[in-house]
Amino acid sequence: VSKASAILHADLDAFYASVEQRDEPRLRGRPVIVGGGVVLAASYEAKAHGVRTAMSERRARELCPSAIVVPPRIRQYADASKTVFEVFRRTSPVVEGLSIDEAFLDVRGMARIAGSPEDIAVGLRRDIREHVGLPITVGVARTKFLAKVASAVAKPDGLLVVPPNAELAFLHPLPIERLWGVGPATATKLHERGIATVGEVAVLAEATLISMLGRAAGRHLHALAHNRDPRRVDGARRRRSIGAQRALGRSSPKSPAALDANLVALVERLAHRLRAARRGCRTITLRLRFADFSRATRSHTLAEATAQTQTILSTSRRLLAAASPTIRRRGLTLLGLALANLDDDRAIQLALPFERDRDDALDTTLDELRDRFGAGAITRAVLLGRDPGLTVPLLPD
DNA sequence: TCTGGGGTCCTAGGACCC
DNA sequence: TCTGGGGTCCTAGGACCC
Repeated sequence: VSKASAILHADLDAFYASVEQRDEPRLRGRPVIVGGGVVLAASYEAKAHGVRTAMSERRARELCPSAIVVPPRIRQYADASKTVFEVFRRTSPVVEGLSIDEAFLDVRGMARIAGSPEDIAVGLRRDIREHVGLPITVGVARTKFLAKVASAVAKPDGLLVVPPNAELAFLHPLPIERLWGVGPATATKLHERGIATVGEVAVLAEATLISMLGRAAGRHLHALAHNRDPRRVDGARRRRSIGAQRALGRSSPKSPAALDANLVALVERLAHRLRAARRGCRTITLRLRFADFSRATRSHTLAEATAQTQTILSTSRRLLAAASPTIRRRGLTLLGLALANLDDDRAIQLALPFERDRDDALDTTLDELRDRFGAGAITRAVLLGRDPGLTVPLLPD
């Protein structure tokens, strides 16, 4: 195991806003807000006026009257992200994407072919600038956690290397809000006890943190404050759920027919994505948000994975019907759907009688599998022969 | 701060099994 | 008969991240 700081956290700066500034020269150097209703992204010129992501557009305009507000162009952002990840994969064989605009890169053992981690980070920033035309910040450290904190500190358009002998000196003066995993709720609990910096967390016993924050969060925070983070960069992570949602506005109550139309649209979109990803789901979760901003979920788990629109739709309709009294009482403002328990590549064997001279025996068997599990749920199929060694891939990929 | 859309992980209680 | 210990899975809610 290398002792060098050899994990990179690469994070595009104000991603959506930077794409807009790249594509439209008149936006460069000016405060840009990407949004419609709420701020999806703000350029650093806008952030300087206090504009933040998720803020209402009205509030953002108050803070920064000179801002130029542009509607989002999701397709362009997805294309830019794809190109960025291609550069990541040319830079290192082990890339773990965290979101559309950030990833960890493991660059251990690459010194002879690519130079030091710092050299690699400098080259990566240059490549992204040249090939994609976007600014990116890179944090370099021995652990994922420190690399992530380093990039946050170095933003925007920066590079920060945390050498192994300077880790605690870097970490302990930081405010707890800088820790990955400390949000408003945890920060409040810590502040109530007069704890403001990572160094002050580090003097607490693990048991104390567990009693304050719960088992997992307490352990996690204790480990991070002492700079223990054994997590490897995982280049083979797969998505665990997919979801979609729609805000409905908060005015009048919605008719059952209108809600059902929304539900159908969500189901169709998700089932399509599921099949495109060649996966199936077992758990269907209906997400609801009400006028007072409280939330609720209703879920159902099927016995077998499916990617069929009809199955997902009828399950979703039952969940929505079961929630209708709550909806009437509290006023629905958001309807969402999440599909989880995405098939963890479980193998299913189906044995059918084989008729010697029928050419379509295999097709019939595959059709039977598709009928039972949904075409999209089948990612791979092999023909198993009775003789050892007779295993023939039927659906490559 | 009156609030979009897409995700991850953890907790706790209950059903159920051996 | 009213009772142990260990485990998995499901459901609902919550915190957090970008």
